[in-house]
Amino acid sequence: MNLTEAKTFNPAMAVMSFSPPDSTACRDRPLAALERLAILGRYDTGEPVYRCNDSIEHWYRLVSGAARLAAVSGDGRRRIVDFEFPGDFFGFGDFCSRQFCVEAMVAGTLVARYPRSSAERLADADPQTARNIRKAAFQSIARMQRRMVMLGQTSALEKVSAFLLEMSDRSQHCASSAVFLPMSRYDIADYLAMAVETVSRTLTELRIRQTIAFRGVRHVCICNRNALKTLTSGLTDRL
Amino acid sequence: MNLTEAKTFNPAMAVMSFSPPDSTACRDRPLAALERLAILGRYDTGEPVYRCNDSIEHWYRLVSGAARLAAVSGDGRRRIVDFEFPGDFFGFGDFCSRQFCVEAMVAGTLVARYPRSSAERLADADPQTARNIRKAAFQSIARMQRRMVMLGQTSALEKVSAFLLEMSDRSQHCASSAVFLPMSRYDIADYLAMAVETVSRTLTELRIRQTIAFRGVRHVCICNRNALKTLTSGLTDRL
DNA sequence: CGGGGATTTGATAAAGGTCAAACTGAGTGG
DNA sequence: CCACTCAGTTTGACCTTTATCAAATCCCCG
Repeated sequence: MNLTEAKTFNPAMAVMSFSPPDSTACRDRPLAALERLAILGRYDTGEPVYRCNDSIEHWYRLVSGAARLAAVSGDGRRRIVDFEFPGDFFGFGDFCSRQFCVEAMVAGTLVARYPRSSAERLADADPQTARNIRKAAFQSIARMQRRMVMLGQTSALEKVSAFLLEMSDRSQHCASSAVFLPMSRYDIADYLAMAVETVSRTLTELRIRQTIAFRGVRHVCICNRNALKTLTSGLTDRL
Repeated sequence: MNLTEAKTFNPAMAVMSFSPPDSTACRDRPLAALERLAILGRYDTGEPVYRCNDSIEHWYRLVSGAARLAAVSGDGRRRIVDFEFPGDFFGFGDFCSRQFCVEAMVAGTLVARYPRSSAERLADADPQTARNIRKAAFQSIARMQRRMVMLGQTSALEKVSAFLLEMSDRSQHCASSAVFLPMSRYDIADYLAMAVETVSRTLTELRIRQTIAFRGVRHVCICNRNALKTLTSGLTDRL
């Protein structure tokens, strides 16, 4: 984080996406107590939000931009465990120290972080805060379960189709069929556990079928959403 | 659940494994308030604890035995999203209705269930309960993150090795190298996103290498744990 | 002692990983 | 302003791995 931090926190910006569209209960509380603890940080592309083996100081919520949660093995291979988009809380999964690292994928990514001990104390005192944290954790679980189903897909077409649908759902541009992919093809490959070349080939295949179209390498337009859904074998229909 | 339910709840049995060995803070509280809400159920092999599309009535904790969390697609394929072992909480990931089903894998599996609304109210009133639920949710996240790394493994040997190590870690027989696999080869295949035949072949390969040995189809003995760890490429070393 | 699902083994073919090379596009310096 | 650079992306050829189909074997349970 090489830029100045906004110690004077702007509540409006951070609360903006506190209740994701997929959440069932949409509370109208203007400013959750938890947000008073938030410290906003700004990150450049590739810059780490936290590193592997770091101590557990904070919980996080991505405000704007995008980030990847990844593990790196001794032999250089990388596993991307999750992508974080606006509204996503992360950093819940570790107990002793960070098992993974989190890196921004787009310039100027904004991340709110909540000092863990203060947040825990606040949760003890304020049931609403405790409920918010629970909800954030449950949403994180739901996200990973959907992802598990996606990774379970066996063929490349199925995986990439499921991935595109996921990105479309989690994208901000809900109304449009245009989806911005903030990550590289390598990131997608490590996310789906496939070779980069296969990712590229599969995207080309979908383009030839006119299921998708490109307006730039990272701007994909979903022309035939039903075709994508069919390719995912109905497993993710109701997810 | 075709057997009688223990409405008169036995605290000792349920608290038994409340704090898994991997949890950092091992609280000595003899009976968490949450446990007073628990209703114990007993399930036969294959019997559902809950079904897909069920409403969200409870949270659950597996007390003894084992269960699988699975999704079934229209074309009959099945994805196993998680295995549940003693001490594991589950049922956190859904908001509107159950997206997956949970089925017991061994006869006489015991599951404690906590009425969700009562548990939420209790959490609001008792910070310690709220903390326990948070911890359970965070452990669930940690479990899935480890699994994500495992699913990310590309080769069959890597996946099966990682699986065996996971089962060993989560098994009750911590002292011994003997691991009981409560699930069928089909379950393993659906868990690792591979064909049954490949699972079987890979286990045979590991047996021939004398990395593992069998005392019955579902009783595996890990002869050379380091060999298994090496096969997982160090990705799961510190997980 | 069968019966039938679970497991293992075998043969084959398709899918995807790997290596290699060409292409693209954004940023850099002449 | 344009050539240059280099990482990211795409395409091609080849070959390993694993899914698939088929059949034999095991073993749990009545």
